[in-house]
Amino acid sequence: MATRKKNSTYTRNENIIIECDLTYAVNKIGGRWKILILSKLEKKKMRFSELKKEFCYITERMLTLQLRAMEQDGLVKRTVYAEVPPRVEYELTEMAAEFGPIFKQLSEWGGKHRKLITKEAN
Amino acid sequence: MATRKKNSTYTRNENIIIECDLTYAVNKIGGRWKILILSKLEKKKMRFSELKKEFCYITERMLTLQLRAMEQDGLVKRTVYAEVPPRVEYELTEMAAEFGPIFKQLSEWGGKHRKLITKEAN
DNA sequence: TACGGTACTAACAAACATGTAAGTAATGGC
DNA sequence: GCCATTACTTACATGTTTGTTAGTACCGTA
Repeated sequence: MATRKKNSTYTRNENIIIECDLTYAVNKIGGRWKILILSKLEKKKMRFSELKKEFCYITERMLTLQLRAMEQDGLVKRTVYAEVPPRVEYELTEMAAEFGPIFKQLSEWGGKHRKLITKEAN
Repeated sequence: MATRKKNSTYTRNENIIIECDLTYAVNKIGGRWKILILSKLEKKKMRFSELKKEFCYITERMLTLQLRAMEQDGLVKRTVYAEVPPRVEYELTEMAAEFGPIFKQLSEWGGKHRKLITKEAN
């Protein structure tokens, strides 16, 4: 996520992945916290501190890293207000907003099958 | 994928992820090669050797690992025929087949935005 | 008896992702 | 001057995933 590209096969394979539309898309949302953040921002624009409060189990470092990566990928827009103390707001780009219905279906899939498995376990 | 569960925060966070329907679903298809394999098996049942030929850049080890993980997760069904040399066939379960339309949409998203980005780069 | 084909497995190494802990800058309020 | 607040950054430690290489079992065929 931060530093990248060094060895050969690993990177070569990454390129293969990026050449496929499907895996390209999945890679964009592949970080541990990205989807959670995206689906939160779907509802409303949020400050860094709000996100921090919302996801109290994510460290600041991770929050920053994932937000930055998503900014780079054009999924979130970051707005800095020149105030002290600083204020920074994050919101989805249109590109990311298009994930909305997909997330919903994934969530439905998860809900359906998670319940089945939990039931089987009992 | 192979060995798991050791440290505390990492695992605790994993549990948080699994409690959310959305991230639960995404986690199931999160391995580097899982989606590619799934979308191939979507078309037809395949032998191990066929998959190996199809994905010549994936090592046997990785292919095995990802297939096994998906078998555990109920995404693929593995059938062993008691022959020599051995024959093993993999096919999607219903559960995995339900990903079909979602994959299609993800792929469309990827196609759309990958083109935009490529264009911008020129 | 050596060889080929299939579907693996084991031991090891490298790369990558995540988490921990502490520190920074700027400024308004006390 | 000292502290609090916000949004980070840095250095380090740990954990996980992926890739490399070699080896296994089985039996039919040459």
